[in-house]
Amino acid sequence: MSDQNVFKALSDPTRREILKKLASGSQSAGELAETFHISKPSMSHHFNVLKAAELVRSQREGQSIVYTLNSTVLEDATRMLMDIFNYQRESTKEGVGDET
Amino acid sequence: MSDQNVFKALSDPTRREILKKLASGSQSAGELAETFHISKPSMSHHFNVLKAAELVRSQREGQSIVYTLNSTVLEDATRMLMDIFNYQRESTKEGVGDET
DNA sequence: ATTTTAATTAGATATTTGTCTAAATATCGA
DNA sequence: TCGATATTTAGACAAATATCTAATTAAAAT
Repeated sequence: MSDQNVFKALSDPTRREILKKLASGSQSAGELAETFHISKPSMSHHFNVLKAAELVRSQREGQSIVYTLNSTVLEDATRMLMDIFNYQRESTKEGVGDET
Repeated sequence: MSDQNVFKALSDPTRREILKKLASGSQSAGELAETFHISKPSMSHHFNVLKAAELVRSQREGQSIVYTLNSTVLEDATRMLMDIFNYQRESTKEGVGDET
């Protein structure tokens, strides 16, 4: 949703790991849970945070629920961080806008 | 210090704003505090978090303490986020390295 | 229909976080 | 040295967060 949600979501190491796993292919909640040493409800909580931030999407596939990375939102967040230190380079120009 | 500290530090909107301000030039604690509607001790707390993450450095100048952006750490964090979604593009190759 | 498998929701709890006011520290200038 | 200015530390507190166990929902298989 908001930028704030995205950065909060990215601030947890478990969630960053989840995103990394999803970057190499979609996985079910159970598959993801297997590689972490925390309970499934806790994983579920992390999935909710990631969904709220729209960093992942979910779809049911039979008994499983499959999570997919939404790279766009992750790229946007990355760009926002880049924008912070780009201020310096851009400081010689007039505006700091984004008119391409 | 750790990556974790950096991402936690970046998860707060006030701290991201502080970094933005510092990107266009170093500023004293007081100057920074003026533009935010929170108390100076609260600002001080944010400075501590940013320092712990090594996102900023501080040096005393007379009565003031001047904060400076450490762009390197910010760039590293940005790269780490990029690495997450780069897994996909790089997945056809052997490694996920950064040999330009 | 019952049982099994997969995942979530509910509810509790300890920790962390962001904020505040009050007090302390440090520098400067008269 | 005294007073003013700049910032931090101390201590408190409410809200948010990460985790857990137990219970619930949903689909599949028998």
